[in-house]
Amino acid sequence: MRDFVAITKALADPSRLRILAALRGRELCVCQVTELLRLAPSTISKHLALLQHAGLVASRKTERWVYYRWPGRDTPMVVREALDWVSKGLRQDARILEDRKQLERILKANPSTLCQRQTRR
Amino acid sequence: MRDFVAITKALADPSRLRILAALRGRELCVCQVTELLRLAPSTISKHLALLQHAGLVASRKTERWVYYRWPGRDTPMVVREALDWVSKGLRQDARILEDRKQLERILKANPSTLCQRQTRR
DNA sequence: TGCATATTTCGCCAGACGACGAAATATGTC
DNA sequence: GACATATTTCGTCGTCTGGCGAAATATGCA
Repeated sequence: MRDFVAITKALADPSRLRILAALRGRELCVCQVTELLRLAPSTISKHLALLQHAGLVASRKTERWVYYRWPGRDTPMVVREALDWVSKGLRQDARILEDRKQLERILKANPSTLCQRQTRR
Repeated sequence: MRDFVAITKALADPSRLRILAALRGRELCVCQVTELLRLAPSTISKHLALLQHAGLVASRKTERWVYYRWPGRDTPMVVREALDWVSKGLRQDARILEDRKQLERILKANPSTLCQRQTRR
């Protein structure tokens, strides 16, 4: 029960849903997610940690950046079904569609440029 | 997005998950749910109202009792998939299995007997 | 080593949430 | 109509949560 509730709690926030939707089919570093949601980096980091704790995302660290992604095939069925349900349920959502457009733009710039911009604020 | 978050928020609480699991395949009146979870009737009522607001349960009123159940076939796909995901994810959960046993006992008594017992507390 | 950058951790605040009991509402019975 | 019963609504309380900025922790580079 505890694990399952951790999952449902992780899903019960619009910012985290947007993050999960954005990570569908690709990995993003923290600064890219930050640029997308336009919240403080510390807030984004907290959301990502919570998602990871629930098993809904995985991460890898490369040089200065930490990339987050959907977990792989070895992850529990409940988690994969949760992710599928979420992405299906939000597929037509206005906000998620906007995010998708924004993402195209963000992915054209390289990560370090984005992060610099954030620090300068 | 708003509707979807209403669903995920409704799922993000162990009591409500237990209620949803208990309602799978049958309807229960408020006093039966109260007997199962052993929380104050007002608390149960609030949980049920929240679930209903999210579209995860439907209700009908008969005489003194209000019965809650899973919504019918005309309900949005997202909701039905949510319910299926939840009941599948909790199928083997220790707490839910205990609840199932308790329910058998509760269903043998008739509702009014249960409710009287609650009022006397 | 020392500085720049990316991310995380910490402490704080305002608002949301789950629990309760008391009071209000609705329905059935005498 | 008066009373009993089932449920909901309301007000309160302590705790949890999402946001922020500041400080701490990597990591890369001069």
